[in-house]
Amino acid sequence: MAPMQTSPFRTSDQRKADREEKREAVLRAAVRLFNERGFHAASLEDVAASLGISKPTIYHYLGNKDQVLFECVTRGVDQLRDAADAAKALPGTGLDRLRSFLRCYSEIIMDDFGRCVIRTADEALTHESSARFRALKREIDDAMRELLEAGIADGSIAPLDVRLTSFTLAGALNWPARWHRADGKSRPEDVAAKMVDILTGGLAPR
Amino acid sequence: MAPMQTSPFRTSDQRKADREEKREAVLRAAVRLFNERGFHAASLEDVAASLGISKPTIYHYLGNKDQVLFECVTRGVDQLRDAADAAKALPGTGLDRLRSFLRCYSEIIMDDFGRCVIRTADEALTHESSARFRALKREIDDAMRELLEAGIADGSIAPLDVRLTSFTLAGALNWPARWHRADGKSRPEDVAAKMVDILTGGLAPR
DNA sequence: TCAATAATTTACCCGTCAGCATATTGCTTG
DNA sequence: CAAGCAATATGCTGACGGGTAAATTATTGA
Repeated sequence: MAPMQTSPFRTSDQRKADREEKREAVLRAAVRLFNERGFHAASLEDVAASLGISKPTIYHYLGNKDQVLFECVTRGVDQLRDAADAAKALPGTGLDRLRSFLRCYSEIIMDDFGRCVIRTADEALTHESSARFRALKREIDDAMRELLEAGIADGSIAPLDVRLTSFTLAGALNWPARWHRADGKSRPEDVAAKMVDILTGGLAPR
Repeated sequence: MAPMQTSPFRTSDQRKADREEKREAVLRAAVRLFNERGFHAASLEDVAASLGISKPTIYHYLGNKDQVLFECVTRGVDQLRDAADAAKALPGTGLDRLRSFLRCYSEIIMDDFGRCVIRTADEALTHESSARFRALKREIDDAMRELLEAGIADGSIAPLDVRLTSFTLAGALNWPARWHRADGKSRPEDVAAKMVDILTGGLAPR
């Protein structure tokens, strides 16, 4: 049962929650610094300093630098996968579902963990992590291709080269990871919506 | 006057040409390794080893690592600027000129120096070089916007948000710097042509 | 109250790499 | 042929960052 009043003595699951919260804070601080300065330029000491703790504490919660980065990109890819699953379950034409996915995709890429997925070069990770990372990204690409193929099948999308179209769309939507600033004036939803309109509609006047 | 037969003794401008050739070889080796392993992972010693020379020779021809990288990206940006100038001088509608530029742009990005422009994060360079690099990239973006505006003015392109459209197109065409392999089966010209068709035409069936 | 365990720090080791100071070779020119 | 300069190599160093062991402090549970 819950204590009547807040006590300075934590129960065992409060302690577990505390630990999780700290772990989360470390991860958040890490991904912010990785994105801001680049993985190599951001030392674990910098990350620790940004939280007012010391380097070994990071090792305590997350392990070595490779594991920290891998967890960051995994978070990002998970968000993208969720978006793909949600889009697949939507009603409407294949094009409708694809557009919905692309908008979510783009917004995730402008967020901390999504940005990290794009800004992280494979070479930054160890051989094993890099292979797992590529596999995860491959899943997202497969989902994008599935959505494209569904649209082509129901006639809402032209019969394009699926592989290349997928790369083209992803490339365009990934780019904000490099130029978009969270503190800027353009809101992620607006950017996402406009980009998707440009990509699906083309440049020609109607 | 030119020597009657090839002699082991070089004239002074032969020597100058030799030097230029070596400088060029070093730069080429550097950009290849930077692209393959990433700037940080590629040490100057690796670059030297790939040519069978020693590290100080690189300093002799190109200066410190920052200068080497800056020269690589400058080469790439120069190619892009030339392509923009050439496209502007072409006949046809604004859309025609833009499409021509986009195809060239894309092919350059699949080449050594162009790839390096995209794969090089600003943080890799010193403060000064980074600022100059951003200025150079800004020129290319301006050229892209000019071409877009010309197309909008003559009615061959819909009245879109120029800034965002420019980013969208560039993002899509930059992405092959990350996935395209020079030794693969898809030829850069084909990839470029198809991507430009997708981008200008959109996804809808006609 | 005391032992056990978790959280966190301090201090250190080790490898790597950019950059340089110094040799050495060999071509070129007066 | 001598003097000098260009090209290249060897070897050093100083900084920095990842990673860890051991010491310290807080927290729980018996």
